[in-house]
Amino acid sequence: MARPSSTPTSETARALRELLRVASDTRGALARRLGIGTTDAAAIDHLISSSEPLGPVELGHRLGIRSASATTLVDRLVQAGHVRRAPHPHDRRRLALEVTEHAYDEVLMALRPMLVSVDQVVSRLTPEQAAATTAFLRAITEVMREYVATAPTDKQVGGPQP
Amino acid sequence: MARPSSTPTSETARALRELLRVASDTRGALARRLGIGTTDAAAIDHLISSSEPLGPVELGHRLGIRSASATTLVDRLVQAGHVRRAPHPHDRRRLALEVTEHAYDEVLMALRPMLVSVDQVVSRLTPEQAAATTAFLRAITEVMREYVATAPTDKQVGGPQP
DNA sequence: TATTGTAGCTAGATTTTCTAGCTACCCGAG
DNA sequence: CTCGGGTAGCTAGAAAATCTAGCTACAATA
Repeated sequence: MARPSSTPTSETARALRELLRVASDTRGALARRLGIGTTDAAAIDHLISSSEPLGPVELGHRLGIRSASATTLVDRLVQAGHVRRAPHPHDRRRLALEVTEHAYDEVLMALRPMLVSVDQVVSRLTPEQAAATTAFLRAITEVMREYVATAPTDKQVGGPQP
Repeated sequence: MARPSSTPTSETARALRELLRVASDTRGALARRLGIGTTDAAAIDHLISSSEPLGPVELGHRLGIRSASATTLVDRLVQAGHVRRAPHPHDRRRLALEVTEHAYDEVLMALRPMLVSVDQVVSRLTPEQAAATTAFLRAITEVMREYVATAPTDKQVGGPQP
């Protein structure tokens, strides 16, 4: 994300902020490689990495878009052959969106050059360094998850008070 | 980005991929906190962290949008008071976009909760761990920078051949 | 000087998201 | 059981963002 050049606490924090800014750009890069929009790429990303099945509404919630937009988004993804609408096992209101195998392979192919390089960098770590780095990454992930979760759902920044 | 659940090379790589996926979501979270669109937030992010002055065209290039869209984007940012159009010192065709102090402070305020938490996590590292982690982050940043740079500029994924 | 390439802008079309409102469905209180 | 509140998903029409195409002004160079 943004790297405020003031408050330069430490080298590590600075390196991390730089990484986060570039990391945010990788989603757009993936989208361009797949030839789809950034929201669509983010959607597939969420669907692939989610532990629980997602429906259009919940997916839209995680993407920060409205229910109606999520329906259109899923329409797009289905028509492009990236996603299937499957019924939810317990709740007949819901859908369980599934990423097609073809789309999954496409994502993997588009990411491969980065994943290969990442593995090379990781392989150069000693076991001790790897352990410390993994713990660090997980802690930072938790921090950012919290940050994302506490962002306002709606565009109510300076909302008026009754 | 996406976390392919196959090819589980290492714990560290897995943690990193999880981080990258969440990191991509932070830009949207920042945008919602600022009450602007994701492209606008990405633009301000780039303007703040760029070492050299950017004009609309170059900014649009980094965001993966067209020159015309960049002009409209800058119009939006200027009207919202986030950005100023300043003349380029040497080239009279160009503009040097400047983030206003107010917008800069807004970004800093919106990011503060995350930055504080990040600093706390960083402060728990030993000097050796910090050094190794910093080197790791920089290497990964370079990998991702390369990935973003080599993404197709246009939407030419399966383009037909003459 | 004439030519070629680039930065920025405008007009109009296209794509994406939003607001508003609908039906079908789940679940807990009476 | 059934009634009412809440949720999931969809549709229609409006609003917003981006795109294509083409323009002028300027810079670099033959």
